[in-house]
Amino acid sequence: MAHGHLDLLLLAVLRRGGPQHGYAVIAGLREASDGAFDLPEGTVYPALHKLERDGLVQSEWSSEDGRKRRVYALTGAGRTALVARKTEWAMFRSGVEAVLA
Amino acid sequence: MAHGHLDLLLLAVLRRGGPQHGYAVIAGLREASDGAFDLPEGTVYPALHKLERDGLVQSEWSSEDGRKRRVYALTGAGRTALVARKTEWAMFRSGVEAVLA
DNA sequence: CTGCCATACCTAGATGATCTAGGTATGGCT
DNA sequence: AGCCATACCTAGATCATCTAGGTATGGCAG
Repeated sequence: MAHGHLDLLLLAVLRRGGPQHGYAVIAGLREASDGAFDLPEGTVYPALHKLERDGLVQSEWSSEDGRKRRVYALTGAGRTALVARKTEWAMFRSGVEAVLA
Repeated sequence: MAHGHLDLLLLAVLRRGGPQHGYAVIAGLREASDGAFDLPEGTVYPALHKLERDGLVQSEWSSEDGRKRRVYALTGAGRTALVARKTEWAMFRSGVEAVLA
């Protein structure tokens, strides 16, 4: 579904919406993309974990409302990576468009 | 490198350039994309075989110039599939753009 | 006050696409 | 005669993503 651009999408959603928990990331992605990206939790949670291992996001358990949630936030490296992924996306996109033209 | 859109790209190159052999498909893709997609043979040949299994392309051995080449051509189903993949690409692309905006 | 649904998190293993890393054969040029 | 570019191929590795489960809890309907 996200075809190799999942990291880009997750980082972008965190940028748009600020720090938020995984379930909200899923909902945010679905809404921002007008339903185009309705990803299963089994896709998103492991991807967030990997972003954290790579230092692009940071997480913290929060208990506001009494509900336990893990809130993710972009790190500096994450912001930098987002810019890089956007550039890669632009090149990918224009490559495809050129072939289709 | 082609991130799940390889079929689209191969079908599009065959559409652009007409029937051609695998090595030419690789070169055509590289040139049409301005170097963005320089795919290894080990990626493209199996992908062409799969397109043929799926009935989207048809191949024939040709021996013009004395050189043995397998020439691939789009089938009717291939043309139809190309239209569908283009639509999927457009949705994918606008989904990503919407999230990035 | 109880049962159920939405929320919220998680992981193991399957799947599938693509790449790596080999291999073969031949035509044309030096 | 030897070498390089062309031209084809496949087995197995790798990696991203999905499937298919699992747990726990807050809030609402009945």
